[in-house]
Amino acid sequence: MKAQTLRGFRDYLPEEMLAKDQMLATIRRVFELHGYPPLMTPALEYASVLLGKIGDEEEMLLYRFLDHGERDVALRYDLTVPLARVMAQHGGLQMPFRRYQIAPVWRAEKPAKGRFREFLQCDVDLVGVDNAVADSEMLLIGCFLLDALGVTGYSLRVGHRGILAAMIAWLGIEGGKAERDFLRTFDKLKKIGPDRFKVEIDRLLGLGGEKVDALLALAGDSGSTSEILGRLGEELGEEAAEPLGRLEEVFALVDGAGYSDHVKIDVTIARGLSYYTGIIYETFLDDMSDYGSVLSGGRYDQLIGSLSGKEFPAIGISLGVDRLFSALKEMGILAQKSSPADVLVVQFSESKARSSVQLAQRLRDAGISALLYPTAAKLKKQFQFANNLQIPYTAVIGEEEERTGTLQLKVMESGEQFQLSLEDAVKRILSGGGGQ
RNA sequence: GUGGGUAUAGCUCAGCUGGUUAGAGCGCCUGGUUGUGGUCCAGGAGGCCGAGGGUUCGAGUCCCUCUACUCACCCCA
Repeated sequence: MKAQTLRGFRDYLPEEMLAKDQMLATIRRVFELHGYPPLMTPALEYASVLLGKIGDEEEMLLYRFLDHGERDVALRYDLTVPLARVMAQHGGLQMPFRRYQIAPVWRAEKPAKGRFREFLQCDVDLVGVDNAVADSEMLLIGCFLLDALGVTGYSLRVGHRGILAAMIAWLGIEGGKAERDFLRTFDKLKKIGPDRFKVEIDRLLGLGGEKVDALLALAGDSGSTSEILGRLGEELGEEAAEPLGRLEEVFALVDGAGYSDHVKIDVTIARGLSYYTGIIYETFLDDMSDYGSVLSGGRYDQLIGSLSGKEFPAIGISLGVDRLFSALKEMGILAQKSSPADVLVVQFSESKARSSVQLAQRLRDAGISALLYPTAAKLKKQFQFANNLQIPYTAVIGEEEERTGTLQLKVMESGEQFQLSLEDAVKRILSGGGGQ
């Protein structure tokens, strides 16, 4: 046996999990602050539930096998299809239905940097409403979330599938493949620049000249949001009127909530997934543009209906938990700790074990995370342990302390040491910011 | 999926055109200091050189296969 994880799968060691769990706690808090409850669904689904709702390419990415009862099963590859299954399977759900779900998903694709075969996906969705209030709620959750995580420089770029459809008509593009090629290339415009865009669009679709120049001018982001929307309306005409009107409403609501600085229109946002039908958005970090979108989603009014047979307009956000985590780590806005403990209770000698165990328990009773060193190792070793794990305090009960009913509390960072009663030590730790 | 790169100690890496017992820094362990960490000093442990096969008198070094990682494209989270 060789100790080895499968390709594309990985371990998350305690130091990383401590920081990641803290980030996830913030994410959950933000969702619940918006009134969204959690949902949990099985990792395994009938393959028939997952198949057919996704493209042929995605079918190749399924981990699929026969279980012991010869059932054709597969690991979920996203959280949207399970949501749709839940909507179809459980009657009597209060509408509009909201939920968030943070759970691993599996895709058997080739791993790359920041891309794994098992990864944590985080989705928040609102089902049953198709209007500007619902659209803006998603954008506001995204902004609120990044603010809560301590991110300052970010922009949520908002587009609309209806505008893209109008552009396709305006350009005279016809056929499914041509449309997909256009969307994929247009989506990359910001990344590859206008020159390479022209080359690509000419190669794929044979488009060039004035029409493409006009398109590039139309896709520009100069001017205010309403100016941009007006420009699009004039050029694209009646076909784009409804989506543009929706965006105008959405931007007004976002502005009213005080988040207009972070939300910008960007008609080049296309999104890879084909099931989007309305507003779509991606989020980029100012200082970490090479990370790509960390938070994205859109409106998909047909998908759930196609699975459940009932009409379910829906809108959602997917969060790239691992990608966002890496970015936050690189930006240095995640707490770096190696242990959840506030205090290391040092075991002075084996004869003091009773006092040490008792002390650790009392500290925990007071709400302080206390770690007891499990052996009466040399004091040097125990203090070094606290140092390496960045535990802020150590507490020792030796001969003197046992006799007087006190303890030695040491502040590791400064090296200061005090002989205190338990009560005073608790107060000191809690006021020192190391508590909770 | 296509094309390139990498794989040597826990970590980051040296190891020249194949040539004795494979090195460094950091980390780890022990001691200097049997009531105290971060600094310093001394000593020590730890490697079938990713796995398997081949060429050779001889392979960490060259060739092939596999596995894993990585960069670009593709696609996404």
